[in-house]
Amino acid sequence: MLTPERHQLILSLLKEKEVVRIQELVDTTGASESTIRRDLSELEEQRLLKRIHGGATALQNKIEEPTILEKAVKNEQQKIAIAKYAASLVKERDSIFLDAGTTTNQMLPYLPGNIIVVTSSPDIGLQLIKRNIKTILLGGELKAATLSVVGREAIKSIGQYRFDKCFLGINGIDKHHGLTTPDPDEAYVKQLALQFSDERYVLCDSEKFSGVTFAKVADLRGITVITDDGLYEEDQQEYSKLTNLKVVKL
Amino acid sequence: MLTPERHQLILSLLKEKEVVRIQELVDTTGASESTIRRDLSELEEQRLLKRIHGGATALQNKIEEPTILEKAVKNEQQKIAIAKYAASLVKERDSIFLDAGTTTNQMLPYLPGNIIVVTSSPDIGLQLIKRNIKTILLGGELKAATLSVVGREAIKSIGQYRFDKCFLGINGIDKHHGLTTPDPDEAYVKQLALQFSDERYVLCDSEKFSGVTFAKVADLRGITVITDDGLYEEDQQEYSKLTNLKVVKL
DNA sequence: CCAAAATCATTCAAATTCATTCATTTTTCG
DNA sequence: CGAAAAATGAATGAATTTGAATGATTTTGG
Repeated sequence: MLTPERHQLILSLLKEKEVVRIQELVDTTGASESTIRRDLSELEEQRLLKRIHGGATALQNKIEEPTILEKAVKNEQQKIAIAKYAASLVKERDSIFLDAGTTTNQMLPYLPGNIIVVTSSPDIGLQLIKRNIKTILLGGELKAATLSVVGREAIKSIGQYRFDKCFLGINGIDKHHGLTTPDPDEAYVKQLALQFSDERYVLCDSEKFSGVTFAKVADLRGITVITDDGLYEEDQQEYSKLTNLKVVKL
Repeated sequence: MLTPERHQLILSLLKEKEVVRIQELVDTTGASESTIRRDLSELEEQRLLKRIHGGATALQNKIEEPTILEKAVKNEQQKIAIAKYAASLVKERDSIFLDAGTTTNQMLPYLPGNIIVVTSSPDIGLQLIKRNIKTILLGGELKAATLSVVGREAIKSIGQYRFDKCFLGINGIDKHHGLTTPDPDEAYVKQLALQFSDERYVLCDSEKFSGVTFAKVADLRGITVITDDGLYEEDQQEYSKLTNLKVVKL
């Protein structure tokens, strides 16, 4: 029985029963106890269940439509996988820039504690400070669409810092047009973050590939694009020539 | 039967019956008396039930002392009344500074739409932008205690703006020491907000009066203190000589 | 008020479950 | 094919949970 099968089985059992014992899972899957434990750890990491002594329980919220949920979950899982890998790149004492966005947001639980974060997202800022992580918020005008800070003020702010690493979300990535985003103001903030950073990472699930939006942020050279394994093999090879592509397995 | 299952069972039994005996729980769960006792202790710890001799009872929804509760409600209402009055001072097309704090937070629902707000609170910023109010967030380091932005960066940011009105929260107000707040960094931001504003308002419920904390923000001259009617008559008269005191009736 | 009965907190050892490590097998990819 | 990476299962000792025993505390019934 393959790993995804087991995971699926575990989750569907949980949907029915609310609680499952490890021994129960060993029996029904035929896998060893070690494997089941590993499964449970992974599924917990992905926020799909909660481990308890002796087994696991379902999480509380299960209100959504199954079809929409499943798609959302898949997309969500991709984003979590990408975010988790990205967060693993952050070391103690790093100073990093965190862009506003859903994917970067997912990085927060996995970040180490002793770092300095500069962000354009008040939302992310509030979450970081609750985790006691030193946080600097860019100043400037708040954009309703993305809940991020942009404008002249933000641009001046960001110039005062230098980053070991920066992590950007992006709306489109394309072989010819590079990285693009709908809002020129935001594009500029992202550009500066890239400029002031030693290592440059862009978090981008595979659905964003070969998409172009209005404002260009940067070319693909000199950055690392972290994505999931949803790309066609040929695209993956093509993009690998243009940029440093890191594919995260789900 | 795993621990969370037992806990769930105990709580659901309590929801039906209001009281459960230990022996009853031993019988239905099959666990030993020791285990049940441990369960009850934990659940009590989590404020999910109350242990009694021989078993446990459900928690009433009126846990708090009436006096404390009533006081909290009253305090809340005072803050709302103050905030509502303060918000009524804001006119269309004003540009205002909104300080971080619970009282200023209460102003948000009552603000008119067509204004520009500068704030040091990312929390307030996020709420404003959802109401489609043009919002500028100060940049700088986030303080965990007050969830507000302070520091050199914030100070430089704020200097770029001029306000028709500013609204500050405050921790202490005293005849001799004026306005004080525990954190010197925050005090400085508040000072600048006052400096760059035409009309200066301080929101301060009556319990803060005659309180002094570490860092001085400003003297009482030249500002308007908005408070509730919880002051002694004599204090009210005294403070009226020192500052522009506006008492809001509950 | 007293004594018996019931209930309780605490301790300890046994049983279960757990994380970690390591060798083996399987898969992946050049 | 062959090396590297990933998945697996067994083994180990650590950590948690459990139930029984003990003596202290509270309740009950006279």
